[in-house]
Amino acid sequence: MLDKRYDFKKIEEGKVANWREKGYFLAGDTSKKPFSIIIPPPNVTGILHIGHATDNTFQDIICRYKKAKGFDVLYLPGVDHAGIATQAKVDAKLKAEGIDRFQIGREKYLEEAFKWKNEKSGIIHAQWEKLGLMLDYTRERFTLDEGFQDAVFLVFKRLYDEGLIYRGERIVNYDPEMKTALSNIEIVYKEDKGHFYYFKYRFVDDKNNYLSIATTRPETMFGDTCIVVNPNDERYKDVIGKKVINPANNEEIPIIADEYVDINFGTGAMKCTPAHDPNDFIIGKKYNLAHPVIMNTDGTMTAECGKYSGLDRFECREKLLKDIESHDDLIKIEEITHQVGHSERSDAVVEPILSKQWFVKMKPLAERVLENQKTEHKVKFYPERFENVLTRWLSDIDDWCISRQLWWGHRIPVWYKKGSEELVVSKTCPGNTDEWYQDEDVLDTWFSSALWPFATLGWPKETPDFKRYFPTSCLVTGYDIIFFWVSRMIFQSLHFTNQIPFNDVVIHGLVRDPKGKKMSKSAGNGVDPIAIIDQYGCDSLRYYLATTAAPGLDIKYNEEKIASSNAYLNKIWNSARYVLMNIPNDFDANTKIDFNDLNELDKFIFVRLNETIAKVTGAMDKYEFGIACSNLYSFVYDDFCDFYLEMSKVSLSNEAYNKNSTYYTLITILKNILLMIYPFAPFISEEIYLSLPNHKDSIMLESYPEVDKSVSFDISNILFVKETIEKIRAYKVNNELKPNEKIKLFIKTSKNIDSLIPYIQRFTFASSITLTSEEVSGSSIIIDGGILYIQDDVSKEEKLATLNKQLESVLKDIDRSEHLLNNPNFLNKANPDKVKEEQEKYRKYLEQRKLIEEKIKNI
RNA sequence: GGAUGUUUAGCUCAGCUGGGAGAGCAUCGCCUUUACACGGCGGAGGUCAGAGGUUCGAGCCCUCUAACAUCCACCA
Repeated sequence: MLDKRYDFKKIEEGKVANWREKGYFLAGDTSKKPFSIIIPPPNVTGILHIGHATDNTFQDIICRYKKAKGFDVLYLPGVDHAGIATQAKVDAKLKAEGIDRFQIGREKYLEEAFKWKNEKSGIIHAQWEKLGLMLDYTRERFTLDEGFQDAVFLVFKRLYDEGLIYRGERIVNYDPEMKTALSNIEIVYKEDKGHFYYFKYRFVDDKNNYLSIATTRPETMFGDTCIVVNPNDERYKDVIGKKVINPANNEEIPIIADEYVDINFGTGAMKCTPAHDPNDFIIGKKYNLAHPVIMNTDGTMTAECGKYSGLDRFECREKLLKDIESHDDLIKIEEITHQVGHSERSDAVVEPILSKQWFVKMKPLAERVLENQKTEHKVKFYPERFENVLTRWLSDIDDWCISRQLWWGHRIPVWYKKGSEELVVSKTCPGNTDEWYQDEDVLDTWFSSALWPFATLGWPKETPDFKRYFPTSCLVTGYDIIFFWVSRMIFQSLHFTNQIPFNDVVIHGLVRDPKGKKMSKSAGNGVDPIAIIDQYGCDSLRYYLATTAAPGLDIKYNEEKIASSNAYLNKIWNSARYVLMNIPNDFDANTKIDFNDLNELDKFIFVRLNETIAKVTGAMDKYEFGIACSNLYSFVYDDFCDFYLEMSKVSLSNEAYNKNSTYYTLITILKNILLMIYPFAPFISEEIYLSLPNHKDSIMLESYPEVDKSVSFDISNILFVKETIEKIRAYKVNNELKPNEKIKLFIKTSKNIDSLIPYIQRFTFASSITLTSEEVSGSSIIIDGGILYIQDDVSKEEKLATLNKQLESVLKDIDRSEHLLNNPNFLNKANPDKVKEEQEKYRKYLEQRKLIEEKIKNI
């Protein structure tokens, strides 16, 4: 027998381990249709946060649902080495121990990084288990494992051979703290306070006159190669071709004209620094200008900068400003706020620097995706609008910088011959190790993540798993990584497997703090999913996440709702207790009663169950978990607990009813509720399920409820009883009667409800109930299908007030109805069923009005 | 500058193809009743942001406006 209290701690303990050990999480039953979800691999940077919990909960709900629906479900786990993010953490850890990575060298450093990875993935495993995920651990993967090395190499090689990977000298954004290049999307623009510095660039032939040039980054002046003005700018027509003196280094630079310059911005004259600004670089190329690199990748100044060389960029700026000011070449300083690029990982201000990097040529790959999205084989997004986020980004995409000056990751498989331009793409040294050396850089971590859905299944080998589970069925992720990850998986998959990587993409929002702010470590407003589980239970957290997350919309974290999820589960727990307490030990659990032989009330709840199964299944198939849950919720609460269970107390205590019918119904309905709540709350479902008579070893071996088409029954008599009880209860409250006050009840109806009288009796506390075809004295309430007459001790005035209230309500209905029915357009154009329905209602309202008015007269 | 989303009860939010406004929490009244006080019964509380339009009918579709949020692109 179940405990009186729903104790989630006791229930959740050990269940996952048990399921896993019994092999319920294993995929591979080839007698069934395959269904696969590959987990988005969490970074091995630390512990899982509430966002992961959301992701994983959704996936697990889908997997458990599909498994119950008869699929061979593969839910494949894995973790991501997360190049720069992890390296930042490991660097910081070593730094705290007083170690610099360059001291210990690459090999030793990687040992440290792997140690870190093993530790973190251990924690992640424990968290997955706490979240109740049905992961098939026998197939776990890691983005740096051997198979991935093969996949990454093959992809690099093929793209290189096809000319889609190239090495080029371009302006890339550098993270001076991590000392590595970044791709465009790894830059986060933030509004920062800064300054606009105006300098005098004096004319060589007339040192008393000058051009006023503004910049936000004075330190880049060492890289100036010219001044650019717009050829149509009247102010500068005469100075084009002249030379000015760069106040930073006294070099003479020419003034040239190009339409790129905006006449209305700043002074209309712009300094051009080709090696340190993407737009300047383009101009530099156009006019074949020099492109001196004046800053190192660590943010210090190069030898180009004379006495400033070696200084940090910001130190250099301060010193340079003072020096220029002392020459009287500083005009003014304006305070401005502008968008400044920061590194997503280190938060350092990024620096555009010209350098040689490896790139993926994006146009052809992106084009293929865009074309494919126009076909019926496209990747389907839920909600659909996120497809536009993808396609807009792909339609206007720059080449992807894939080389990173890091150690943690896939080393670029390129070997250079010393003293020559020759290079070879190879896993191992192509010749004498004295002559060849490997590229020092590693690949962007997303380069390997992009292969995740197929490389995890064994690609490039044609493994049985790859053949069976690819393309995967569904990807669940947040909208924040559509660019980083989703898009890249799609183009790599189309290019290398000629298939989309997943059929459906389910996009959910981000979990925000109660004020709507993004959760982050620095703000300290994050919530730890494990702490929530410890307080409210995993089932409560899962149910909360599933019901709160409307597709694609952000979730504001709301602890109250987790508590109410817990209360709901407690309700189910107690309804189960009631069922189990009332089923006698000798009841044969194999009893199967034909629908037509059931008590009326039992038929009613089966009809409701059937409707609920249809609604819930429909919503589940569209990943609409909130809708599925709210339908189930109203069935559990309104139909089952509040109504059916209460009524069943009569069925079980009154000889007039078939008790076996009720036993059978109680058990069956409960079981169906468990099966539907199970994907959301697997622990409590399992616990209760195992208390049911005739259960299997686990609820995981059960099938999902199906709609039973043979169930057909007119429930109007039951609804009449329901309304009768509700109306009497309300009557008592409104007339200051105690709930259990005895009344004499007369019911005038043409319905045959003889067999349902005991139910009415018990819940209205009527001392007598009489079915009548005549009018009776006393207070009266008109309901759908009849009139209730109540004889009690309530005064005339109070009765009159009650009646007037009823009359008011009916008059309102009549008004609305007449308005509709007097409208010829409604009659002509509306759905005929609707019209008929309305006419029927109107007739009923008129009848009710007549009756109430008569009552009032009689009083 | 471009795009998207949000605006519904005091608070947090649902509302699927247009057909009498819903939940949780909070609140008010009654109730210890053998599943549950993590409860039951009943009530109060809404110009569905605003303005137009389409429609017999709009929270839902269209247009505009406002506020908030997010993403993309950003000029020295």
